[in-house]
Amino acid sequence: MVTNLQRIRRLNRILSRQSGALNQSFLGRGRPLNAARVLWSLSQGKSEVSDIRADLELDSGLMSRLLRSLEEDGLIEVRPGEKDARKRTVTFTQAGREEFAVYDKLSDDVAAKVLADYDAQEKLLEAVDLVASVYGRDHIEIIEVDPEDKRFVDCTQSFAREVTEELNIPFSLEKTGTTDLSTLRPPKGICLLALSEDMPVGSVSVKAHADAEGEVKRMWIHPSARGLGLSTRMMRQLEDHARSFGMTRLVLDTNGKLTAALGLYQNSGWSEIERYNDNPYAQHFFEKWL
Amino acid sequence: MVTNLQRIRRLNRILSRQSGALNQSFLGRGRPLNAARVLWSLSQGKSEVSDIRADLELDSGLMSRLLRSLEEDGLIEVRPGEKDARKRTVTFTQAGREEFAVYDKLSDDVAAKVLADYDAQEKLLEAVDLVASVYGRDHIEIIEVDPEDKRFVDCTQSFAREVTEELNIPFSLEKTGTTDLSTLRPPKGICLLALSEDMPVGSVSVKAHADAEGEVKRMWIHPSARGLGLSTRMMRQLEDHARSFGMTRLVLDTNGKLTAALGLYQNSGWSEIERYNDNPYAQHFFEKWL
DNA sequence: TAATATTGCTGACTAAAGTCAGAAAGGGGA
DNA sequence: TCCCCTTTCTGACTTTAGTCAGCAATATTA
Repeated sequence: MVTNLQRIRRLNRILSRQSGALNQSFLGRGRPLNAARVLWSLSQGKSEVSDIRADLELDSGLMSRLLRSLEEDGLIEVRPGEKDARKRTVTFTQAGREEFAVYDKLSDDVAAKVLADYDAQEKLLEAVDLVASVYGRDHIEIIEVDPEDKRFVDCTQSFAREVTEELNIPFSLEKTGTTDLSTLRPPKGICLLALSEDMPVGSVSVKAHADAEGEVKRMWIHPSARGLGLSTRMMRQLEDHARSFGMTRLVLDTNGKLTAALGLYQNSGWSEIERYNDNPYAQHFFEKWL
Repeated sequence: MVTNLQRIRRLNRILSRQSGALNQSFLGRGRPLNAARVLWSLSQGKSEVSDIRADLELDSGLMSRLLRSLEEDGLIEVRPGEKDARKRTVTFTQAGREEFAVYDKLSDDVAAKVLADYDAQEKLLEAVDLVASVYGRDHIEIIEVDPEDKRFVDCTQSFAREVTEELNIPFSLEKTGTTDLSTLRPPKGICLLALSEDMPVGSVSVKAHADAEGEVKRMWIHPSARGLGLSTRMMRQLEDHARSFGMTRLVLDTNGKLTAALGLYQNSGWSEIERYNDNPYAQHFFEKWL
């Protein structure tokens, strides 16, 4: 029989061959591997030399020489940092952006090849999401965003769609939603977004109520990222923010079918209270004193 | 919105970071990357130098030197091949096996870490299988095996289990099975097994009938490998074998619920015929003249 | 048996990667 | 201001990686 570990290792082997192929095509572009890696890291939004070095685990001497050769080739510019002149920052030149676009295209081609000639695309993509979320669990970052941030809005809509489809409840954002977005913004409100390699995998927000009270709205976790402890992490962070706003009490409502959510609240200091709104979707109401 | 390509590339990024971490730990063992790769390839059952070279895409000079240094370290032995003395074969020494066991342990640890603290293991493993099969589609090899080969028997049992569970038909291997295994062996029978990185992902066999006729038995494809054209490939190979046995006609039976199988047969030269056995599971009967 | 192919080894390179100590320059606190 | 810290650069290495032409041994085939 094939064991679980063998199944995992089979994937690791297959994917390392594939990323080997990608590296080869990068190399085929005539640039050494590390130079290509620096360009890649740069394209991921990194700009401080120290960041890139940490990311790629490069020696400072090696890094310095790589930057010099990329600079000589006219692909990048290195300047002293604005806040701290010791921390130098790197940016693409126009030529560098163009050169990188070629690498980017190669990566897209590799990705597209996977999907080509395969019928059950959505099933495959769901599997891809799941594997990626589980493998990347330690690198999910939680950031603050504006309630109008497109990614946050997308999460909210996914939440609404799921509630509508899976719970079979016509869920209207307008009805239960927050028309006054300012209650979701500092100094009394906040929206958090969880990102895994730039893909939104979770959201949650605090809406300011009267006095020292806030309401937790629309906790949503991407299906692939459930069971990874992400909601606990987001809630903890949310509570820290609420405390820093001077709030002493948080409330929330939820549906009885969301058993995972119910379990989370019951095990993390929330206690059930009386209904406090007429939201037809909500069946359970909780409070937590901070 | 997150596009399909972005979803795939997210996985690629996460996994290349992971395999980077694995490479680092290999390097941490104090051996250069390529030397570690050779040891790894060796552990995968490769033994001919030319095989390993093709697998790792190494220059013959580089390969030669790597082997020499591993040999000096007492990890491997290189000997002329038995059949062809030009094709040299490499084997681990005892010390080499021990050294490699450490690498192997590292890979297992990395794999085990993925499964740790995750509840929906079977769901994850199914996703892992699917992604691995699709990504590795171009590297599935089909080999001949004996009907008593454990891997082949496993496939047959998976087939029986699926028929029983999913079609809700009590499927007994004894009833419809082949008690005389010699009819599944050359010179008139054959069993084929599809392997993806050593994991069985498909099976099919020809059972010798009287005269110049054979019956195709128990075509099974691992759920993760369906839709990749594997059954077509296996059938083509099977027909080639049957022809070489001097057979002029193949028959097979199948269940009506296996629509994919029905479609395959209808589109590849098979025509439906009258029932030729009393197998309760079978609803459709086909023949193909070779 | 002679011509031709295959396989791997060797030598002689060039390029890239990785290491380390020390210098230079900026930042920040006493 | 002085002292100590952080960050990056530089020079002077060593080690790996990768390339290529030519050679030697063995197989294959006419």
